[in-house]
Amino acid sequence: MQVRQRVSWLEMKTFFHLDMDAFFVSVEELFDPALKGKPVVVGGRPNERGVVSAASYAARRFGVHSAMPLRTAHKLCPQAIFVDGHMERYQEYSHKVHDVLCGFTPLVEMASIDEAYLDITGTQRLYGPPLRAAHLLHERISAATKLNCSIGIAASRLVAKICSDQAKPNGVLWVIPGREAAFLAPLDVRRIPGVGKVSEKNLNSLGIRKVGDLAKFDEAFLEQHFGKLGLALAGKAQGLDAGGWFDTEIGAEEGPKSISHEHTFSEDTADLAQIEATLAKLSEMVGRRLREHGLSARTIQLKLRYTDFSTITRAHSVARPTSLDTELFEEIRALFHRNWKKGSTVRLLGVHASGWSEEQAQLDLLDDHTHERWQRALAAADHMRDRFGESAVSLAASLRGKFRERTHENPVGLPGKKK
DNA sequence: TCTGGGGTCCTAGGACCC
DNA sequence: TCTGGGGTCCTAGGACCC
Repeated sequence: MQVRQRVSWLEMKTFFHLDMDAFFVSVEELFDPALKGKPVVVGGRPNERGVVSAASYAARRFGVHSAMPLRTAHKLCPQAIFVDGHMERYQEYSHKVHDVLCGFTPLVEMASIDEAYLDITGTQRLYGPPLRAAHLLHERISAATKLNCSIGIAASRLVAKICSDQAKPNGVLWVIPGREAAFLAPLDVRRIPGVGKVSEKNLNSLGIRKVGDLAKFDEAFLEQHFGKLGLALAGKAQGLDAGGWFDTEIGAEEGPKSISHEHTFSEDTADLAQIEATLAKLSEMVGRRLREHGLSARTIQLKLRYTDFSTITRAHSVARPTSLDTELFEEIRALFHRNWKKGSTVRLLGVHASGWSEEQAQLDLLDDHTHERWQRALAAADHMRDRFGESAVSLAASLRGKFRERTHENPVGLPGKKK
């Protein structure tokens, strides 16, 4: 085996992590330039149940940040402008970003709606050194979207990711190969992807606060205390992708492993009609997405959250995988009635499907005339919804009508037709 | 301050099988 | 008659990410 003493960046793996700055807020500013520079909160009305999806930098100065309850954000910053999210807009701009990236290099992986990894190894002849390449890419993104982004550059995906975070807002940062550990050492362990509130606390209790502290402990010790997470942390403290999610090839895209929808009521309820209408609607939404992906699920899971926030999940695996609204609903309904503490007020309901069958719905459906007819009916319904919107067709319509008359409210709070 | 919604991955116990 | 061991599936819960 040959060991190279000196490896220049020309021969090293080079990754970009590109992250859009305050993405949702910035897109909203494009649609309403009057929002620019002001404290803006995306996620809903200040008195609604819900959390902040994104906050402008002006709002962040008041302590507002994403995942914070909207009511809290309102208290911290009463003058903030609260706007509803528009996922279609963000999706549209995410596609624009993706297009620019794909025109830049073929090895692109969107990690979420507003961030991506690029493998730019070997592009120096085309774009020059990494910093130049990054600035070129930054210009292209800016030209195509009028949005700001930040780019981290490193020899590992992990360090590139941490790097883009440090570069924000609207910056580019390169960690020179070999300097990873030195770059990471002064950062809080919380900056490591995969270390959240709980792990941070556990690490702190051992006196580990900075990545540099972490780097002093050996693998065996960390594994003993933190299991697989500890093993991963040992590598991450050195800036290595080795093992785990970061260790995958860029661009190896796979389908979803699960599909779910859930709904938090604007007011907790024990009304069976409302509960069942909601479960029906959620089942339909899940079924629809299963069919869009051509998938059938073996495992159906109910999520149930009570007023006191206690939450249970109850799953059942069926003999015959399904993507049919009616079958999903019947499973969910049964799970609900088997597990609901009768009379208890419910805060949230969720429907979750997973465990795809290899041999798709087709084989299962062919030997069953009823299923085939259902599938045709659902395909027609999906088509109607495409043309006329979600409210056009609904198996839950009869359940829902009753509730709607009484409360003038959409039972699942979907972005329905505004008056 | 009163806590969304859509995901992924990990842990852990029990059933079941060889 | 004092109790193996590994593999896999199912289920429940929880940490974490955006």
